Amino acid sequence: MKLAALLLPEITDTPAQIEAQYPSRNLGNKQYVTRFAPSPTGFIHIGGLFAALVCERFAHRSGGIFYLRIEDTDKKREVEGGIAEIVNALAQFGILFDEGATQDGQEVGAYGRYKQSERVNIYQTYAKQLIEKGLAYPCFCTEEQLNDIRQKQEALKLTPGYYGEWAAHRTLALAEIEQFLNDGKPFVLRLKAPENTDKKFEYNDSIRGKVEIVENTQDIVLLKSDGVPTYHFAHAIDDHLMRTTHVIRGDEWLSSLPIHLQLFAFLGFTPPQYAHISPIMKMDGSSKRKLSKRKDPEAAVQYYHEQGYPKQAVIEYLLTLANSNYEDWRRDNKQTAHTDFPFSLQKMSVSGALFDLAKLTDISKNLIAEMDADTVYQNTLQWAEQYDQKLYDVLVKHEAYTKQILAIGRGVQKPRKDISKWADVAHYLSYFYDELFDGQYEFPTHLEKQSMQKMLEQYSVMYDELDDNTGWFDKVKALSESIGFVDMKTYKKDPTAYPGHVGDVSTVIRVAVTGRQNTPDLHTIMQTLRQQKVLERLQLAVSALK
RNA sequence: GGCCCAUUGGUCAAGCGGUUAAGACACCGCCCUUUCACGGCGAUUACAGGGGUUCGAAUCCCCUAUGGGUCACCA
Repeated sequence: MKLAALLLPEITDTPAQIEAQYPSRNLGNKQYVTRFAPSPTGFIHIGGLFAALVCERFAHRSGGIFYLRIEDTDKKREVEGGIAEIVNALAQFGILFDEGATQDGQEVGAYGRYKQSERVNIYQTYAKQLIEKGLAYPCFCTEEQLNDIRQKQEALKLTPGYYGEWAAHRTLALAEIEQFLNDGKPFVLRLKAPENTDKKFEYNDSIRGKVEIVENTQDIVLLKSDGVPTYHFAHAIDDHLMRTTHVIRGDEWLSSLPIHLQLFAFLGFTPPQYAHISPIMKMDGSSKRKLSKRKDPEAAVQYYHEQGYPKQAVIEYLLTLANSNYEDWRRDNKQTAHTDFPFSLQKMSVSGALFDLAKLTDISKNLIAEMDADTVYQNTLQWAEQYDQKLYDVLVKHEAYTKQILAIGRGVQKPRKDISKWADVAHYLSYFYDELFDGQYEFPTHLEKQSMQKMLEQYSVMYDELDDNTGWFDKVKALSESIGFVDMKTYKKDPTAYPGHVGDVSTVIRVAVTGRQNTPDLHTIMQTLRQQKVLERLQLAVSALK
């Protein structure tokens, strides 16, 4: 009693008073409360987005609450404007919070404050109670003393840490403590953990199923020397008061689960249900490792924004990682919003999945293929405004023309899938504008330059934009025949008998006009380009072949 | 190193004691096609290894190997 007053003299509230401010939520027992609890660094990792998505889906599927809590108990991690960045980034992906911190620095909801730095009084109130109960004590050990203890433990091959008989200040007499305090020595508040138990127990994790854990014996720090709580302590108090029903977080937390369960027990709280998500991995050489924010640009959510992946594509991909039956569901429910998917924690994988850019690309291509020209135009415009000024200028200048181009092969039963991200569009469109056409040609290597030249020269004389599709192709065929090239079927029967096939001729024309071997329908492209431009391009290519 | 977790094709993964071991992406081949795509069809490829338990094991148990995580006054 005296010790508690000595250590935390400013605390006058009682836990009971605080409890009264955080009543049970008015929700059914099948409506869940989850939270996303980042540090305000402003940086969102793809794993963070994944976790946020899982939490959000889980809560909202149940008709529950999803809130944002800012874990800013470490000032070193704070970045100016970080909270706004986090809120904005998630909002772009359609992940919206029901309560918590908001981007303008305000907060909504009745269970605040939602920034831990503004809750120090609350943590200390519970800390004081733990001291009174003899479950917490001050530790004045310096960093050197702590290192010293660790070294001795290592020499003896013992588990390192502050616990049991190694916890030097665990048994300090009141007078000694008073002396330290009078000397102005800083202290941390430590938990008085049980000693020497090797009690094991089973915990049923919502994702991983049964896990075996050992009771915590470490006298972990509850309050740092500046009076601010550590993650563990703040977590127990906040998730209790804010009535979180499910704590869904990365599996790097699995090993501190014993501490958290113990804290809930010591504080007399009912613990939430835990679910630990396996990390998203990346191939590094021949081994897997967790995506790293330092080494891997694709770890940052910002990367997908810069590359111009549609947000929905990223969400769809993440959902397939989360619940592997999502893909099947999506196939059967093409028009339905992803929020209608019956998301399940149990279906989440227990081993870390490799991030598969090829799969994301596929999902994204399919998504974009279904959009109409106008939508593609608008999205690209928005993206280019921020990331590709040159493209932006062109898009603005040639709006109608661009939409005409984007409409090629779009809106039909089997649309093309050329674009996987907005950053692809510049390349996709480039040959339609002189400003962007780069004059690089991918001519086939198996044909003589001279013969290609000849083809193009002959074709220049024949081409007429008034030809319809059939007329256009008849000319290509006529040209082929005149130089001994045959139709595809004939050619395939005996490839050695002919110099080439009609496809070769089309390819040469295609490359001359567009620079590339792979483009949408050539006839439509040439009509879009108009006669004069086509002839110009053919001329240009002939010169390039010389 | 201690503790915890994981391990089905190149990748994501179904599977929860009896299956010809799904499906998707990627790759390859064929077909369709006036070219490029799209699409269709098909092929290759997997239960980490070893012991048990069982009539029967990818599924349960043990050991080994490999990978991951964690051991702060960071979250």
